[in-house]
Amino acid sequence: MTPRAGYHHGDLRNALEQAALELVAERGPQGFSLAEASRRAGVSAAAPFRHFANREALLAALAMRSYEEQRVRFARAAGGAADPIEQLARFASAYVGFAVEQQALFDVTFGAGLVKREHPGLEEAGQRVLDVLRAPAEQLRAEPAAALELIHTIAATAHGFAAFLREGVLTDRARAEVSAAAAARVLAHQPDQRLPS
Amino acid sequence: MTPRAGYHHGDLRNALEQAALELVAERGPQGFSLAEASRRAGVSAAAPFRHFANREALLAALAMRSYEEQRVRFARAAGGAADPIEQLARFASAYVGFAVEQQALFDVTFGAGLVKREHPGLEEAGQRVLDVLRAPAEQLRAEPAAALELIHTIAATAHGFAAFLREGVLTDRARAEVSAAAAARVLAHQPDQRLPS
DNA sequence: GTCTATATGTTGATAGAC
DNA sequence: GTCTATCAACATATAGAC
Repeated sequence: MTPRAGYHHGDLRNALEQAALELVAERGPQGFSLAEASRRAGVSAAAPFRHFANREALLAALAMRSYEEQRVRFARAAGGAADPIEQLARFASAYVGFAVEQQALFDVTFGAGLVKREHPGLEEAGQRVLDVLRAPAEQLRAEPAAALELIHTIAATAHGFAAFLREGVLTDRARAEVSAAAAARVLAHQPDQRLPS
Repeated sequence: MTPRAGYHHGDLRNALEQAALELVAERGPQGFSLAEASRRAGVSAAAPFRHFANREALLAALAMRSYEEQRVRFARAAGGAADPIEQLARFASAYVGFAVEQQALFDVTFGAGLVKREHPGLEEAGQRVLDVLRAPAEQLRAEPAAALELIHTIAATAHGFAAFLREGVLTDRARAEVSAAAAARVLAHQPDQRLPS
């Protein structure tokens, strides 16, 4: 230990991301500050600027981590089922689970006020998460537009349940997971759903 | 006009809320500061503290406005239909419309990192918004638990579409409204939906 | 009762030394 | 790569003018 003054060991970038994540977990995305993260990593307040352009860039790096973690989780969850409807249901349940188990990552992604358009990689990474649903959706909907709408609808429902849990509108995680999965099944089952024009 | 130095006219509280709302509209919920809001209202940086305990309290006041506006809008939207399924569909569509037309109010409510538990009136006001769905939901589901689940599921879906629009995952407002309404119809129609245990 | 003047501590950020 | 300054802007708080 002995956090003596002086240079940081090796991977300050990583140490800063870790400290930032812990801060968000403790105080929420607004409670995070570069200064406090620096303090925890044992460096001066100016050190982070050699690794991140600004405060937002650090948050964006965490958001990238978040999307990657989501992609892996959701792919694993959906992969556990053969039936496409069940794959979508497991995605929805896993989405809610992610928001609860990885609060800090979820908050960074959706509650930190990040402007995704200004971080090119982020928008792309976000879309890649939804690609997990492409295969099952296209098995259930012949028309590409209908498949895309199904993806968006199920993701929106899962996101809503996750956000409501996070906001305190809902409090029972297990029930929210079950409801999200049930909604996904209902939405996926409906055949011949069409978009007006 | 002539924003001379000196006392503020009548309703500084209201003027501050208005300035804050414009700030949020221009820069997002993170870009709002008490100091800047004071500047726009033509008073010193300390003046707000006579009307609001702190920065969060001003945001909470805006969130209260938001919930009230939502309640009125959604009640009017649902009131336009007789069929309970159609009432729920119009709620979902109106929810998305609110997020687009009143971005600042929506952002304050869900993107400002407000801890609702610390503002007693807020949680209650938020629940009251969902009460608009109580009557139609209970027409469609005999069991109270099932009616409540239907309310939460449709609200979650609408919220997800709204959030996705706001985040840039989706870009077409009209399409999102149609999709949210369509999802509501599908979710509401399904009879005999049950909660496990 | 409403606001100003003023003060403190923290933050995001930059420039230049080592 | 990290440091030591240093800066302006901010949230918060108190005392007192009107």
